[in-house]
Amino acid sequence: MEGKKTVRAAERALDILLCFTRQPELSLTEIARMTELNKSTVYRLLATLEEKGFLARDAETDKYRLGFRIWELSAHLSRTDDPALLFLPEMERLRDKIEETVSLYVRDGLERIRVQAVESLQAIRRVAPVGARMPLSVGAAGKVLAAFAEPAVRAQILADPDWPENVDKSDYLRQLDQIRRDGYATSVEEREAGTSAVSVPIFGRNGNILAALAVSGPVGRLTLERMEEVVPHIIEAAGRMQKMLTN
Amino acid sequence: MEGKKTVRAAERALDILLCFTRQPELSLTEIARMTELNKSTVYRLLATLEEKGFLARDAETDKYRLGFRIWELSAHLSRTDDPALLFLPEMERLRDKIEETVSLYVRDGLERIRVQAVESLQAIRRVAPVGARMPLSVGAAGKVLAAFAEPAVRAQILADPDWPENVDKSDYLRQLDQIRRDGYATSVEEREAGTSAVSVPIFGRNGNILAALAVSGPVGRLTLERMEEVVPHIIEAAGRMQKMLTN
DNA sequence: GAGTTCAGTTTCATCTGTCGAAACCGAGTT
DNA sequence: AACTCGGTTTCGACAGATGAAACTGAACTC
Repeated sequence: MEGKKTVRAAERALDILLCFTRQPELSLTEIARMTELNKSTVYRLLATLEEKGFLARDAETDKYRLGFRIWELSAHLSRTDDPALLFLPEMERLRDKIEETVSLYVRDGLERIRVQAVESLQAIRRVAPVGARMPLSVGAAGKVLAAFAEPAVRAQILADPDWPENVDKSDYLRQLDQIRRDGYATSVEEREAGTSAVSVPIFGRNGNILAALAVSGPVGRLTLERMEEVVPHIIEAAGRMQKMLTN
Repeated sequence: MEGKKTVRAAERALDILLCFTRQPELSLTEIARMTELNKSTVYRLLATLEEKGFLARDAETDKYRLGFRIWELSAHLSRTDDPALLFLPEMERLRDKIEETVSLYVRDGLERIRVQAVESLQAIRRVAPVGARMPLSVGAAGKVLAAFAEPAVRAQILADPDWPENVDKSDYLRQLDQIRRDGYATSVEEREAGTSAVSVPIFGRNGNILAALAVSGPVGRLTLERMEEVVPHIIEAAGRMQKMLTN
């Protein structure tokens, strides 16, 4: 059931670009290893990608990073294609059902960033500024993003020199295993006192994780029992979002 | 002389992607025309790009749009590569020098979107929510984005059925000509009563416009004379930003 | 309903542009 | 000096990309 008529050279170039969803900086040889392509093949494709501005070389490390063309293109994702906006209605629906704040996170290197949020309408609510950066080491969404990341990334996360001392790594790994089995994560006053959260992954068409959807609120309201009730709803919402992406 | 060793097929695939910075939706034949490639070549490259998720077909029109992979990649632009963040320090510097609100816009189809902003610290100031969408027909930044857009886009802008009646097209075109000559645009109570603005373009390495940088404030403070003073500073800031992009 | 047009798709023979092995270079290390 | 390990270049062989042309199928005209 193979793919259609497709151009190998172009395919390989795109594969190289996709490597950068796993690590923000890569050298020629690293890419060659990851893609299992010959060094000279990668060399020429990198030259092409760089010339067109899709990749750029870091002045210091001489490694490659994503270039401004990616930004240029992403700025032209039409409104309905930008997941942060595309998902908005679905997130609002979930917020209205659960009556707690709903956020969407993506991993960026060894951190996560909140790319979209709709806040609960209740007087006491979790506020969630878009654009905020947080660690992967704590919080339901952080754990989801780590749990479903590629093994190489997971290794990197644990090797991070900034790993917080008060989080036990082996316990963390056990949690990630559990999260992979359950398909969702919870946190109670982990990252921030007084708030708890539930989170589930959103996958791309190749099974790689794209984002984490999270519901968060005050521990008083969002109790363990309440979270249990929330799980099916958030999973359902995530499923619908996933479908929107892949058409 | 010319570029290094580069892979033609990959180059062409990337060229096809770049077509979508000009129009959000394109059919096979349109792309073939724009890139001056053979239909069957484009056909195969499109199949490749679609298979990898870089393009997606619109269910209704059957035309191609940018796919979720672009979003995925853009989410992984490292902090220092995302111009909206990369430019922040420079925008703050400008804000501190001029003491008025500084915004960054990109064109999205026939609209513009504010992708970044730092507000003036004065009590009376222009507020500038990030993410807001505005027309290209009025406002300094709108005119800059239109003035330096590709001719095809400009034609589209003028052909827009939603073009506001109270803006005279031939006058608008004359203004755009002037803006191209001057290298900057101004507006006084155009889009919004009580506010005036100055704006300059930021170009990518191939000379195509990427964004518009704008300074805006209350007409009382940001008078015509004051705007004249501002011009060299905003041009200087834009120049520095441009350099950051292309390394 | 025969004829026309146009977008998208497939075929196929041609030949060129891509590929990988291997050599090369230059900077660090031992 | 010998070795290692990135990155770069060379070069001959051949897979694979290419474009002309043919085909399909829908939409439109007369």
